[in-house]
Amino acid sequence: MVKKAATVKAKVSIHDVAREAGVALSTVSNALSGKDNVKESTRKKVQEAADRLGYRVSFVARSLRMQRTFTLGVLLADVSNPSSPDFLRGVEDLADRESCSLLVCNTDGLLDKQIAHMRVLLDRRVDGLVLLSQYCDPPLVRELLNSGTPFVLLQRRSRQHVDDYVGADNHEGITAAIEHLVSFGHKRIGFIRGPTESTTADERLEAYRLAVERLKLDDDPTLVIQGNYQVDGGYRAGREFLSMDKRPTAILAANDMSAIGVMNAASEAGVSIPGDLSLIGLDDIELASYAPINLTTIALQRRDMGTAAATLLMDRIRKKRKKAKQVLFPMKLVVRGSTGPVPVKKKLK
Amino acid sequence: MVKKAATVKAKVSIHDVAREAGVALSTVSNALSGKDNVKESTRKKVQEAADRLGYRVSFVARSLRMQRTFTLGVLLADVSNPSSPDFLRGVEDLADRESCSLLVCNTDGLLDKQIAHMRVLLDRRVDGLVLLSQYCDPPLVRELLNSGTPFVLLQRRSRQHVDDYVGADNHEGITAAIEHLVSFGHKRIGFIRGPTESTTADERLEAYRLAVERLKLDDDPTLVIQGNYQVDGGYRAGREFLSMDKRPTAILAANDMSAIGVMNAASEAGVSIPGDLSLIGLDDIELASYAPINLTTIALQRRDMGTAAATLLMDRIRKKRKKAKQVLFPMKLVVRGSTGPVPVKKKLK
DNA sequence: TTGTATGCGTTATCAT
DNA sequence: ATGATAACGCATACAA
Repeated sequence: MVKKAATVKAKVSIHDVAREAGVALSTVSNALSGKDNVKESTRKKVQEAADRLGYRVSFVARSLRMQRTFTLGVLLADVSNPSSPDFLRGVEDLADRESCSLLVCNTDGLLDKQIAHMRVLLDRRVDGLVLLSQYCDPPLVRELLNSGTPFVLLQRRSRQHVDDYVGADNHEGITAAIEHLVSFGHKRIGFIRGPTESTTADERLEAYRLAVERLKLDDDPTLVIQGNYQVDGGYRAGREFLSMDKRPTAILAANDMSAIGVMNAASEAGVSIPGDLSLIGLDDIELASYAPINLTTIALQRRDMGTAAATLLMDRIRKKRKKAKQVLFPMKLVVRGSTGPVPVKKKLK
Repeated sequence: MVKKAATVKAKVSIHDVAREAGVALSTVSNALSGKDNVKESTRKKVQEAADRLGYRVSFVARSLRMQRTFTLGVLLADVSNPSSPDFLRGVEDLADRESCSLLVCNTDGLLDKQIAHMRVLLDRRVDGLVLLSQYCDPPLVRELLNSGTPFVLLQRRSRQHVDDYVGADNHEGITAAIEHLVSFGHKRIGFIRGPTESTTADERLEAYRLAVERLKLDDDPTLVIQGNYQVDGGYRAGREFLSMDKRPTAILAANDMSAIGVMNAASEAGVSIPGDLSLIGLDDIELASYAPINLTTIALQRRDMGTAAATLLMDRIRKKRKKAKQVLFPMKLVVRGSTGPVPVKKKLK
């Protein structure tokens, strides 16, 4: 009596398939994994037996034997941060193509958490690690990174080492943004910088400074305010800027979230954008394009960057490359409605 | 000569530690995994040897042996969707506490992709599956779900089966929102529904209908327009509503993204919110609170829901419960600036 | 309290 | 082309 294909009963292993098909264990393995050293008729026989039994290979056993898990670990500060998921998707795009799965860990930007997660990932014998905007220089982190598991830095460059790295050309982006503002007549441009531990934030600030110097803009130290890449930091910075005696006519925020914070502050203060104040963000997260926000921003190709990072990583895993490689993505200014000419009226005060 | 703690050399296994410490293999295992059947002095000796060698347990081997991977699979349509990451974080919160890691898969809402990912997850022998707004009734999916691996549905209920499930009280939320609008004098309320395959969307629509009936509001079939939980769908629906002869004075969108779409449409049409049109979303994603958006919405406790789902799942994994359990979270109306009184002027036309 | 032996489910090596 | 066998690294039942 013919039975329907079994829907995975108990625990069926390769042994059972071998018995069912009347062949040797190794033949089953070869047949199922598409090796060419098995007769077509045998392969078919094995395949049928496997289906009949509802056999599914165990990645666990395979991983142990092959010393390869087909798993990548991704460390990020917080998936809830609107820019993170796009990077993640990019990584996944490639991982999928390479039959790898992703173990995702949030560190909340905490060093301890990152280290703990790194240990787990390493204990799980991931084939590689993607560090998305995370610590990469602290000694303990470095020690873990030196354990031999390939890794790649995404949006974060080491200050002391040369690693595989994917980032964006911050200089290019910031420069384009400032030139855009200058074309509107702005000369006094505030800058909200990112967290101090971030090399990316450093680069952006540096680019701002260079542009200010080159274009002979107001070079006033109070024009740079510390933010944290978050809305609240942008909000505080925005308030501070708006309360200044000689306040800037434009603000360049180190990322879109900070810019949103400025919007909140401006709205509260009754300052209109771009009427009274021009504003530029960086990231081009989706919400920047929504009509009520309509933020001029410097776009980052996050998904592509994620894919690029995963590509570098896979090369490493396959030992296709020995020396470190850096990939820099261009940044593109996306002009929307948050930038405009310098207000004509003289400011009060 | 004392050497510094080795930073993971070659491949050191439990064997090496045993040799180094001069004890048996099993003693190392017991000592390191904190069993109570090992003398304290021995444990210390073992621990030191392990540290000296830079030994780290292999989760792969352990998983094979224990038939437990301490890994949960999460299936979601798209992490880039602003509401997804919060659920994910909630799941992770609990997973962390339970020493589990998360394998995250995006399905893009495609059945084929979901099935492919489910297979991989099962082949990887995850301890459990979290289905976040995914297909759960198609025969192939059901077959996979029946394979014995515990699972939980998040924000998605089966139409045909009784499963572990965590959702929100859509009826309560929608009702509160409509009553809020009614208190402003609205009687003609448009509704943008979610995708047809979504049971959650069904519940929301049903709740809308019940409220319309109970409160004797305009009951006009054209007042319900199909959306897709995305901005573009909301935009199209918004345009349609705004072009109607007798257009609604308020719109209730099945989620925040759809509401944003309406905002885009309204902005384009020069319709002011809430002056000419009141708008309510659902989700309370972070951006709903930003000043330029300032959306009245029905809040979902996504992170807590994620944690609750993971909790149900872990119970299942530990076989602490046999019969299916449902958890319903309350929904809370968050009144912001997108709702107001019915416009006083007679509409043109 | 410690040690020995076995098996978890594969793939790879080597015969046949 | 196929089959037997040995790892892979660990946890556990049982023996000492």
